[in-house]
Amino acid sequence: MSKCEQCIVKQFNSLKSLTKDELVRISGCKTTKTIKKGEVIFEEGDVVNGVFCVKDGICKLSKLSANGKDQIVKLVVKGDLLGQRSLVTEEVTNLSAVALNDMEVCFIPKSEIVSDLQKNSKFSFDVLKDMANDLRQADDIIVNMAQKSVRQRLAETLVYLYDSFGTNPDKTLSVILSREDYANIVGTAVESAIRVLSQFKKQGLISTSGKKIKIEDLEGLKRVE
Amino acid sequence: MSKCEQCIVKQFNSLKSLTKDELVRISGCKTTKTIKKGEVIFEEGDVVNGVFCVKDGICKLSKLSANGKDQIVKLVVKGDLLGQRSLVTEEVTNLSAVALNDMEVCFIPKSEIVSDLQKNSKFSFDVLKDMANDLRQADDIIVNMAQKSVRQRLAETLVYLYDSFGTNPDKTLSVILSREDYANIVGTAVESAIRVLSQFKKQGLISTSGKKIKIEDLEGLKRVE
DNA sequence: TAAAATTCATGATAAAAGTCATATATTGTA
DNA sequence: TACAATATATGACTTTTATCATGAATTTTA
Repeated sequence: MSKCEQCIVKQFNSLKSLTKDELVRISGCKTTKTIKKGEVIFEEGDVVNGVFCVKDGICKLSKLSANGKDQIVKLVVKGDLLGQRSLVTEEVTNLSAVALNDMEVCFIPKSEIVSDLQKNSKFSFDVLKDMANDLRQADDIIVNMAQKSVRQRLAETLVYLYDSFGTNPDKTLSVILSREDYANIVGTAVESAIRVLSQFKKQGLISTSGKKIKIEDLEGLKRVE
Repeated sequence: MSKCEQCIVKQFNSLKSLTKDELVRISGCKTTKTIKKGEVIFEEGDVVNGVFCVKDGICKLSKLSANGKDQIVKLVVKGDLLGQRSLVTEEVTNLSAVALNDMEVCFIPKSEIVSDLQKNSKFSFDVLKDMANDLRQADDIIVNMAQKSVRQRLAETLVYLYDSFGTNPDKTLSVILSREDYANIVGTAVESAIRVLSQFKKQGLISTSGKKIKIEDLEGLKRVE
């Protein structure tokens, strides 16, 4: 099994602040898992007894609303720590995590890592920074949800996906989402998401082929009102 | 000047986890401020070089959206720490804080308290918990914004204000907000907020007299669809 | 206290988004 | 491959929410 000490993925998250010794110990108790596209990592109400270090792939964090729709609140990607909140709270999780493509993750049990949070202040400060950052992003999303149109939110989502995850060789977005996923990120009905994407196509802002979406006019998308 | 060691307000926030010695030191460098209703504590883009311990009063944390409307993302109340994020990030703040009634706060400079965050793991763990909690709440707000109607959001806001801040002797909500504040919490136009409040009045769910709002049927409000 | 300014309230109308129906395309699978 | 299941697409219509206009009530300020 690969060793945390040598894993480059940790450079992207708080685990980089653990000492060599701590990493060796963590490495000894972690479990590596392969998760298939569509598979549930954890569900709302589950006790998540540890944290997942995402070595590859992308998953969505979502919450079921009263009307039965899933709202995606964050995409968790390669390099991210998934389930950080479970380390500091005793509550069950308020979110579900579902893989958007095939993933490879390492699961580190809470019992092993929580002591490091107590002892290694550099580590806990890093986790704190991470969470502060998540919080800022969440605030931004709240404002967007409240004040922007579906068109704007969807345009911004496309730009975000383009900027954050880049494109395949054929210039299509490398993250492949269903129209329902788009609707659930933007917070709208599936039909509305589809309709807006169709508009974008007609305006030459994007082109699509099945689930593949190609950004044709990035600046145009940024200017959507 | 009053001393942090003896201040009961800290029981409600992470400062309770500081040691006696740390509190004495903090007490020596803190500044107590009185802030008038409507006064700005800090604004989006400001460098907030410390944290405010709210001894009395309530303020709103809001963010200006592109269309010029303020979106309120959180109410900060007696006992809360305001500006915790500034302790862990170097960035300017993304939110504005404005007093909703007369406030008394203590300002603790970042330089003095950040070392405690490094040394006192109980304290940093507490801040971490606090932020995890804020994050969970923010996720809930995102889902509400995305999936619920203005009616529902406004009803929930009233219930939240009632549950969290209670009522005056005359049974009116003790937090007094303008219709614009309600609109900015719910994320809607002022006229829409007013209209929905009028509906609630007609339905006997609330009664109003100026800015004072009295909950007449709490269960009814909770049932609003 | 009176005038000015702001906030609250409501109607009329427009725009945005949701819902339902249905058709087509795509994907998964026996 | 053919069939079933699922996802995408679009039209017709309804509901929700925003915008603009205007007047009344309340609050602020001189």
